[in-house]
Amino acid sequence: MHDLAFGARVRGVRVRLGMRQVDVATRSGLSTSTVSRIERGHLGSLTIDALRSVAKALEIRVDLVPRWRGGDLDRLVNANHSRLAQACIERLRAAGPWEVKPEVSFSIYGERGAIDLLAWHPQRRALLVIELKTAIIDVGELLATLDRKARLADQIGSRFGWVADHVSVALVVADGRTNRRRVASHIDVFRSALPLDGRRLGGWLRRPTGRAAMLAFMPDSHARTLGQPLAVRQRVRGPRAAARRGDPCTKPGVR
DNA sequence: CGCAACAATGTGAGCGAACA
DNA sequence: TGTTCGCTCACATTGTTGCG
Repeated sequence: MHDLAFGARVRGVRVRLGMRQVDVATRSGLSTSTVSRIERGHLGSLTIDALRSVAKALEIRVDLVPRWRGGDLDRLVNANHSRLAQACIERLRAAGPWEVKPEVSFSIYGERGAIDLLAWHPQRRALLVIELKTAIIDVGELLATLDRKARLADQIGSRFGWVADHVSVALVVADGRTNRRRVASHIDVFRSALPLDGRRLGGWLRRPTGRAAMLAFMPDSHARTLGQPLAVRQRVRGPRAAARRGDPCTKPGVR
């Protein structure tokens, strides 16, 4: 929907409800200037949170639907996930005789889903459930999902003839500042569920004895050997910063 | 109520050092 | 070698203020 049309609808609802901009601002916890910007269609300088707050104050529901070149958006997101999976598989195979199955779907007792990577170490009879994340959004849901998959892993693995002595889990996160900060801000929760960190991962993969629960970042250095880095996002530097760093490639005015 | 200028604040990236 | 932490800087967002 066009920004002007969005603003016009907000204004229309507000007038219909007999409210002033200051009333909407009070109810949404924002300033009157923000309400005014929305109604005039100046959405480019506002956050989605601000739009939702104002909409909620007027009992308007806002659905956000990202679209990009038809189906290319899904392919872009999947490409990042696939690179992370490929990097993990390379690391497993470098560590030992791991057999790996990607995207293992399951439907057991009404519980449905898919394990990103299910790995099997035949000599140690170790089953490893790997959850891949290019971005950390909801920590609680993430850990609950991982726990659910670990609980069902025995039955899922038996489909391939893998009868495990023990099931381990690993959360592999794409390395990046944002992901590291998100993990750091919930470090107590993560460490209580996944005590082993990336430093212990290599050793455990070489000698997978006993149950383990790990959280590891997949470093860019490893991912670059497979193509592009796994960074969740790349900052677009403005001309001032680029000039300060002597970057000749950055064109002025491109942000 | 609309608009513009400015200030305050928050967020993320870049970088280097310290640590395991 | 991989991980963590702290600092600085750039940029985005929002509020305040004043004028029409």
